[in-house]
Amino acid sequence: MTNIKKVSELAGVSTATVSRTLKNPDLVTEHTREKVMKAVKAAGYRPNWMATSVKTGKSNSLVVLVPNLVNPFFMRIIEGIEQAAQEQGYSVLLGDTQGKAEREHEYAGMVLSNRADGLIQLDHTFPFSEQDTALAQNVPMVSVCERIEGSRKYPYVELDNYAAGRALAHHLVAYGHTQFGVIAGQRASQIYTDRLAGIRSVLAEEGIPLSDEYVVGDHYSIETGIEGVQQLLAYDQPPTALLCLNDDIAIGAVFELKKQGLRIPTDISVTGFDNVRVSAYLDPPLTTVDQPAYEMGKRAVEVLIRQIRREPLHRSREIMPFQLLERQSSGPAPSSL
Amino acid sequence: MTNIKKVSELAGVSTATVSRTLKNPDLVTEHTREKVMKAVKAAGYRPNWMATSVKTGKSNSLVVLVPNLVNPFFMRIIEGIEQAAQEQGYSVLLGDTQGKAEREHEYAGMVLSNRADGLIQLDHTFPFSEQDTALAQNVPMVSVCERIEGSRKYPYVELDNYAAGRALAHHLVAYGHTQFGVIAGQRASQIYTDRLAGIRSVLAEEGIPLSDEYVVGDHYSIETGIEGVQQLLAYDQPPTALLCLNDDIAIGAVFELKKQGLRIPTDISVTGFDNVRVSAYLDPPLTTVDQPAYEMGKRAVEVLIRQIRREPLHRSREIMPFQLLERQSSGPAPSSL
DNA sequence: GTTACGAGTGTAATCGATTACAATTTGCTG
DNA sequence: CAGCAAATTGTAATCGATTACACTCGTAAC
Repeated sequence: MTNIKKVSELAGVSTATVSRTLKNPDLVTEHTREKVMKAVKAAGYRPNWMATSVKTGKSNSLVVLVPNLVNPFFMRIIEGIEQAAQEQGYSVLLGDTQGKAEREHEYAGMVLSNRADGLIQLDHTFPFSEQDTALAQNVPMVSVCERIEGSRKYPYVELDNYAAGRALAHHLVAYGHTQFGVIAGQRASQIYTDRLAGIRSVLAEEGIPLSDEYVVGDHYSIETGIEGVQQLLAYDQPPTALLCLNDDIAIGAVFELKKQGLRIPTDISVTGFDNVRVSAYLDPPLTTVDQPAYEMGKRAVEVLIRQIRREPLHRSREIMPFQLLERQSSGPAPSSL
Repeated sequence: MTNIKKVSELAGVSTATVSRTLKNPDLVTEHTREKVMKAVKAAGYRPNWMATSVKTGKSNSLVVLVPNLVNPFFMRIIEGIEQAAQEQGYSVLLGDTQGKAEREHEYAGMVLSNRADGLIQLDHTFPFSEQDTALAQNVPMVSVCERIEGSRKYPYVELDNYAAGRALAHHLVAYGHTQFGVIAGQRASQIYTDRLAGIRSVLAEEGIPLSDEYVVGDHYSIETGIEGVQQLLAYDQPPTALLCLNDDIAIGAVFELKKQGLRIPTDISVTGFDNVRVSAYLDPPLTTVDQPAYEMGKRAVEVLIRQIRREPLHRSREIMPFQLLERQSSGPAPSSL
């Protein structure tokens, strides 16, 4: 391994000068700079990242905690995170938690052992273990899409899920629907709470009931969509408008509805959340809410790096704009005759 | 920051003993071990990862180069990589290259600066820059799905794409198809070459022609599928069997075919490659080839870690089994009357 | 002509660990 | 009980960088 000493000998200067040439070129004469750079090239020298980190106390890495890698919506966020991180000279450590607390603890611990400078959480849990809680007090951390539950408040970047829920509900109410069903994901999350609250608020205003039996499902997956439809269609009064709390669920729902012989949107309207890539190419194309996922990832990195640098935050909540995409999976309520 | 010195003082021992207690407990008495562990707990001590890395010369990290994060097939591989890495005590640095050479160089450089111990390439290019080529000679590296082109041979984990191409072609030939079309992705890759060669070999055996105009597209995306269909349907003799070189392309193709009023599989059969999650829930469900993506990721890590440890490899190619999934997007050729 | 200053470079301390080597203690053998 | 080996612990060198401080030298100011 070529180290700074070898280069300094090759260039006939001290190690300090080599270090300065590379990190602070203004401090050395043009003459020596050339000498050093030539030696660097000749030796194929790269500063040892770890050594630099020990000395400076900064790892220039971020950990990202993701509950599920295969969800394309998360991936779009991570794409934004990766891009922004790279622009700022940070690299991204991937932590696939699979929703398990144990794994979250392990990955979160990376910040405590100086392996990473900060942490982006895509899930809604406080990722540190009991015993690490005290140590984690000053750890730079942001959450995207969700809010981190627990004592201390951390900044977050999210959508106005309440308003998005309202927008979809309004859209369906305007089409004359009066029988609603909801297929949900994990109930513990803020996303669930906010989206459903938005939906309920509109229905309440319109005097449309939504009893608890019409809110089914507890996982953001295609299978949940299928099972949810099976459950809802078994009712005497099946819904004519089906709000799925993400696109994956909607994909499953559409699949199962068609399998059971219903026509979309003639017999039943279906909507999603997130606008994943395929949703525009489904049959029929899915009415959904677009989230600026990529942008949210970038924003999260900005907020995190501010924290790492101990710079003040303008605000601790970043609410991103959404967009209602009216496609062909939703339409007028069937005439009830 | 609590460091090893503080802990050693707290426990009334030397730093060496603390280090030994944590890394090699057998070397210390049970009595001192308890003393030290108590101090570690009390101080909330975690060894500084970077410092350990400097000393040992191992970063215990791997870089993964991905051309595209949003492709769910890649993500499944990365999931496997992540899982296996974590089991072996390695962490994963994510390198989204977006297919750009410049970014590949940058991420590949991480191995040269001791930021990572090895490199997994999901793309087909040799990721180091001209000037780094010499230095990269001994860098542990594996490729998954593709083979790395260039001078030195690196081990790889891949599918038998040739056989998979043959399997799909056979399947369609058995249904009596004689007019074939292919929508492809990047032409430079081994995947393209092998899959197409497999397809061609079967057609040649059957005496079925496949002229170059019937092989269109150059990108693994939904849009390519749409454009490919537009191009192929414009011919006097449009194909009745459409082989898409991955599922994304197939999704676009199915969308556009239906838009143009064709029935699948009655009028035209469509097949994909990869078996991404949604492909089973399309309308109609997609006939495709399943790849054990997760398993391939795990295998790649094994091979890479062997290289890092300078252990001998049993073989430099790992060919994984595939499975032909016959679903409803393919069927008998329309009678040509 | 002396002083002061600043630019450029080198010396050596330092970051937080690991580990070779030395020192000490313990245990066992005859 | 002497003598030697093994077990346990401490001392200090080391990994590969960065950087505070000291030094040299040339130039400007008075």
